[in-house]
Amino acid sequence: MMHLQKAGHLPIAILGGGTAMVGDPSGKTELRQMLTPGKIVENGQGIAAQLARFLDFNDNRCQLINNADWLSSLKYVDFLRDIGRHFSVNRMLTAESYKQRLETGLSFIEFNYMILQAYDFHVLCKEQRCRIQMGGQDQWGNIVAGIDLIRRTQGVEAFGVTFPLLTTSTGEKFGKTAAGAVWLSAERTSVLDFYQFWRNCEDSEIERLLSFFTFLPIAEIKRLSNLQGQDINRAKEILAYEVTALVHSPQAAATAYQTAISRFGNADPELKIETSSAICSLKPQQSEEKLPTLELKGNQLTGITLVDLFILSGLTKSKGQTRRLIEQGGAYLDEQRIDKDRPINQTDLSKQKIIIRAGKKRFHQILLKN
RNA sequence: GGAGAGGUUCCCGAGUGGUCAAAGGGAACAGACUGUAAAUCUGUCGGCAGAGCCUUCGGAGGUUCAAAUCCUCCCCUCUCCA
Repeated sequence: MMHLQKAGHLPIAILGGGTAMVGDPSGKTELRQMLTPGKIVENGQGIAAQLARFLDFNDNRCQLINNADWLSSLKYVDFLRDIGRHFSVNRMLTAESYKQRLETGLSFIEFNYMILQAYDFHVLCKEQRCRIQMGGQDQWGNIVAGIDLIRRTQGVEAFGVTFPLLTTSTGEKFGKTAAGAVWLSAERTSVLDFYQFWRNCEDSEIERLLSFFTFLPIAEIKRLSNLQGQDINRAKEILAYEVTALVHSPQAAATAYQTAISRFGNADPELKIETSSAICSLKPQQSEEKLPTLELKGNQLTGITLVDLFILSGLTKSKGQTRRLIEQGGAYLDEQRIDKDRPINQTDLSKQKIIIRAGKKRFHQILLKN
């Protein structure tokens, strides 16, 4: 959508306030959990806020519409007569999304989802002259249903664009990390973790990710993703920087970049690899580390152990887990491997800053206040 | 409404009275190797404590010295029939 908007089109973002009441069976193997109306509104507001980061809503350059506006007031019988008659059940059943569900079960409410989404497209085409619908790969059937409906009711040719859903090259769900899912909100995923998520992508993914999530020229993406050996790490830095800049801000991305390289080193300190990314204007200098931080008062630390400290920081979730981490040699205090749990002592307390580490990549710093 | 199958730890999926905190696989985590990659190998993978206890096998009861496993009722899913 950003690409199309940049090219001068007027995107319409649809919030599925109406369709969420029904639930899309596409790509699901089981009945989707029914959401309460309150939750749907809440989710909608969240999504709207996220969209504002990516699309320019000024001067009506983009519209945000909630399909509840027209769906919730539909009259069942009228709808069946006007719209329902254009759909062949026989054909709907051949849709991949339904075929799959025929194995495990498909409720009538979900079966209707396709019709509602088709109707959305029909409404938008009629009232807004919207001609292209975009969506993930699993939306193919729903989009095509809309195209057919429009042809039958309005005699207008409409189009659909789908793109592959994001999975890792092994076909797993994209966006899972050690700490769970990656979120756009800095509240849920710190900027540094967000940056690191992209920085740690697999070699084989780099081209796809750059293409999808950055606005770098395609030729440059091809060149960057063809870098061999260690050089490809530069491509990953660029990816991480660009996406972070887009989602958070260039400043936040720069900070994350510098924190990361002061921790792990820089892939291209001499800037030998050309790029149009703004990352090359950043000095790979050592900067103050902006690690996830916990501020504690001295008295909050007295009497607790290192294990407790790890849990307090959120690096680990239970004592058992922390002990295992220590046993396996993955726990560090100020870069010293911890080989045994022990109480916090005076030496620890005399420092202003303690950095604890779990594994190679997860850090947390504790600032001591008096 | 009738007949049958089933709901197991993050996921898939074994397990039909004790040796089950529950096989196996996946995911995840740690270590080694590396390029903050992949692949591979090793270890871990309910909680608290350290070889003992507590909480788990849809929900609620019951039988038993002892249940994920047996009984009763309920909830949910699937298949076939109406």
